[in-house]
Amino acid sequence: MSYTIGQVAEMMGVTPSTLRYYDQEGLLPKVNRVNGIRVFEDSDFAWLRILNCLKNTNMPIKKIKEYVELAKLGDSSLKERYEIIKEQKQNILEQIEQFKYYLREIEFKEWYYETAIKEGTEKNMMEKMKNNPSFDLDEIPKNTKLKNK
Amino acid sequence: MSYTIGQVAEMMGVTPSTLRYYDQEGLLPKVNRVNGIRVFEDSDFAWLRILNCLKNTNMPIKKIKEYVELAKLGDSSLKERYEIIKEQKQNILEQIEQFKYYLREIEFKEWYYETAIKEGTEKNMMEKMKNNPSFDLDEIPKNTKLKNK
DNA sequence: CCTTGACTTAAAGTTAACTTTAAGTGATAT
DNA sequence: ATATCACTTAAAGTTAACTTTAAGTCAAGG
Repeated sequence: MSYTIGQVAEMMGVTPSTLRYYDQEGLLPKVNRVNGIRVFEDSDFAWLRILNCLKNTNMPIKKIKEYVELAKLGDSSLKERYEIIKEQKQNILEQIEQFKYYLREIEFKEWYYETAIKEGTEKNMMEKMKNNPSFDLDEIPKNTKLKNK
Repeated sequence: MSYTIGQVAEMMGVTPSTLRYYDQEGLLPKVNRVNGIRVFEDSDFAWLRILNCLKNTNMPIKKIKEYVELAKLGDSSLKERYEIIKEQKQNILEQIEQFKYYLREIEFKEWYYETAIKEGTEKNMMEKMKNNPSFDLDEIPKNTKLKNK
């Protein structure tokens, strides 16, 4: 089965322009053409899946390109590609942990507003907050946004 | 206790320029000045914490600003602020779920490389993959990057 | 035959979130 | 007293990741 750029874009939830941009940046190395028109095959979907995964977990386009270039080298780059994947796995794990932390923080704020709304005012919240077990004065967690070099 | 912009920047893991930029964008509404110099007080830290939380969970600066403007209105905006917090909580939950999904995907790729490296080649991986229980041909999950309007 | 719609390119434009620069102020250390 | 920091502003510059535009090709339907 083969697909047009529009169909693939639809499947991935992006626009055809975005896919053309990825192609231009070298992220779609083995997509065929017929009369100049891109024709996506089922065999391209394994790569589209992993591309989607790397992109949606905040790997920059440039780093994804590095990965693509390594893949083009074949077996000799297996180890390097493995390292990139392990690094990205680590990034994902850290991002999940961060988000779980911020979830607790926002749930505290949710409680804050629920309580204030019941009262009709947030004037007395300073007092109330001391009785909430989530109220503590940790440091501000540092911004640890991943840079992927 | 009071702090300079440099100290606060250090605590938050950003540069002083970034904090000045936030101030310019109206994200630091009640920071005092002495001789034109910003003086952060302990009382500012509650807001710095929530700012940090919203920012690091991908709420755009503009949306954070909206939230700040609502907060300035006092009790009359409690409900609207509550809605923003609930919405952001939802975003965080969705982002965690997405990341968990991509974690499974990348762990599959990790297994792929471990196996290929043992073999010294990825030539036979198509065959091997069929025996891995994680190998399935779901749709490509759509990009559901949150826009926060 | 001609219109419609989906595809093509190269190049310019957009947006968010900073970051840098240039010029200046003011307290502290030598 | 002078050099060195850390602070200040306004404005210009940067970067990533698209997005839009303009001009064109091509196959299918009425």
